[in-house]
Amino acid sequence: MRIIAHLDMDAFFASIEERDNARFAGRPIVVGSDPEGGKGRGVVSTANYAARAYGIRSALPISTAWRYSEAARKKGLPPAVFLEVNMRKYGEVSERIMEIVRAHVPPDADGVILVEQSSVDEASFELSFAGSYEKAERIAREIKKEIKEKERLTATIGIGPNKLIAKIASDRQKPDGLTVVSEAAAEKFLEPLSIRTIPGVGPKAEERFLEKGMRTVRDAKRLTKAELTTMMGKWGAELYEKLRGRSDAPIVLDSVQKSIGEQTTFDEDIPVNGKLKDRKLLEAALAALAADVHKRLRREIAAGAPFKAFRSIGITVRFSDFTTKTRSVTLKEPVAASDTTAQKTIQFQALRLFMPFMDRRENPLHKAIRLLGVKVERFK
DNA sequence: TCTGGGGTCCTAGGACCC
DNA sequence: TCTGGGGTCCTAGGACCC
Repeated sequence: MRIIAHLDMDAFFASIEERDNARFAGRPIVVGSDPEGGKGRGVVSTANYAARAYGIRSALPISTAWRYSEAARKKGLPPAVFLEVNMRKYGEVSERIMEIVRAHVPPDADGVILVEQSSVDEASFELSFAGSYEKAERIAREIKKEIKEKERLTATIGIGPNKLIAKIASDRQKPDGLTVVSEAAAEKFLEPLSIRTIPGVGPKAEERFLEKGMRTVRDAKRLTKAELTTMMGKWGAELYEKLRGRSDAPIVLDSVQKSIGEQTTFDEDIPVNGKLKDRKLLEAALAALAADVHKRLRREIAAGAPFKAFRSIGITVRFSDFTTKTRSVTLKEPVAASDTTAQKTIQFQALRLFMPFMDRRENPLHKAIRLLGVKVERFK
């Protein structure tokens, strides 16, 4: 019998900040980009539950979050505390939590501990060795307890016959929850849920189901495998199985990174008007991104990444109207990150790819630029 | 409401080769 | 004079996830 668990930390970034700043205890906390008094351009990364009561949630524009907080303040409620993302700290906490999980999962026949970290605050892992859902549930409770004791943070765990059900189950009762869905119960468990709860079904796919008058998994199950394939492409056949609670996706250990990139959104869009000052600003931003990407690449390699060179360089350009263009080039020969000229190569190619956007060729309307990005890929 | 930053995967068309 | 088929590589765009 296969038993899989999925762990999801509750309001992870916000909970860590709340834990580390006693003076914020009980306050609404919003971790994200700088709200700049309501003029900031970023989004909310994580809001704690007190902030969610104000309607503030992940991915909400930070300016909107600021307004919600102000509205609450005017009603005599405590305003939200806005904090910047401290990824280094969250990464360290994440590593300790993953170690707690790993300590509860014995190695398989090949000596491998089957824990798949899917993001900084989530992991799927094997509990088949437990032999029963009751035993699996006890192990999950121990993991939650240990995280609470050692890190003073709460986690929600879902248990099911595969990664799909475990993940969806972990989303049902939050925070500090534990949901078990047996293989026998899986199909009925999914039926009343929105089609959007299936990982991989996003806003666009949801829209296409809604056009057919289908909102729930139960509705979507009326489609044949062939109809789903016509609708979704290659993925349709897999979705057909998922709608029925079936998935044989294995637990995979950390996969090799395929690209490293950095992007930056300007505080104000940079005009493209031929003025030297703005041109210099854009070129400097690109050069800084190239340098940062190179630095990160070298750091990854130093930390043991299984590659040492890249072959492809790409840029992203987002205009004031949010339209986004990408350009990339693949070189004949890989460039070793340790080459003295590697950083210059990234910078030179990024600039070369960007040039046409500064004039009529790629930017006939001279739209102002909101964001620039640089990345390297095709590692060797 | 006005939209970050870090990624992965898939698709489609064109070039090129046999 | 009316133009195959398949495979691989590259580029651009888009959907999706946290």
